[in-house]
Amino acid sequence: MMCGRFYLDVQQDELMSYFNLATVMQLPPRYNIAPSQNIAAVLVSGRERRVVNLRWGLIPFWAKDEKIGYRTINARAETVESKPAYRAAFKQRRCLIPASGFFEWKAQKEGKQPYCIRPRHNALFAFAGLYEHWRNNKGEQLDTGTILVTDANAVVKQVHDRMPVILSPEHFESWLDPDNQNRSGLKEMLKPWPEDETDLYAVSRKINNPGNDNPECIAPLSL
DNA sequence: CCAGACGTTGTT
DNA sequence: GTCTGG
DNA sequence: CCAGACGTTGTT
DNA sequence: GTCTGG
Repeated sequence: MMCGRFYLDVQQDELMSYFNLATVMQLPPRYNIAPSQNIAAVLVSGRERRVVNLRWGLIPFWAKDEKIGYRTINARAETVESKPAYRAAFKQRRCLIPASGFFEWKAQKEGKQPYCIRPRHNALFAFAGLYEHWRNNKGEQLDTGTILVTDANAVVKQVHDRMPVILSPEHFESWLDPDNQNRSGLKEMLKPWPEDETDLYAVSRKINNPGNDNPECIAPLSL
């Protein structure tokens, strides 16, 4: 696991205030967002901060077919700058992906136990992401994205050794600014989220099936 | 030069 | 599109 | 990430 | 075992 499943259940006004947005649609609550599905992303387009939909799984602009997107749901923060699939997006097309929490699976003798990870005080996580525009052979455009991953903090390490890169609001503007070419400054932001701002609890295996999209997916499980 | 990859994690 | 391997 | 498919031809 | 679909 790394970051292959998350959820987003947020009110319009919370989303607007956390990301300093002028306007945004109320998003339907989603409890089991899986790769290849649409994810909401905050990005700067024409000097304006807005929310768009991206298909989760970044397809590089040069890709001949879209199947590469099944293997590009995450980008390693340590190498994202130089990987052919990501470096152009890292320079020009950075985004933030709002999440109420994310899921990781712990491998055990009895099988894999899913856990939900949530922010302790904030309403939301803001995952560091990249996006890309791709055209198929019919000329139709598809906007896709990926979530950066890094080492797990001490709390998440109980279940897995990697986790999404989560940015704090002080970094939003400089991460989103397409003109920001300060590569060392950008990489400096890609550190594990503080463990004392991280809560973790076991959830039902209902989360395993991407077809299950309801509050039972995030309900605490008593083990 | 051309051909082929371009991604992550976990498991063997 | 661009890099690596042959 | 997990779940589910993974093959061909011919007939309905 | 590995790929595709969600």
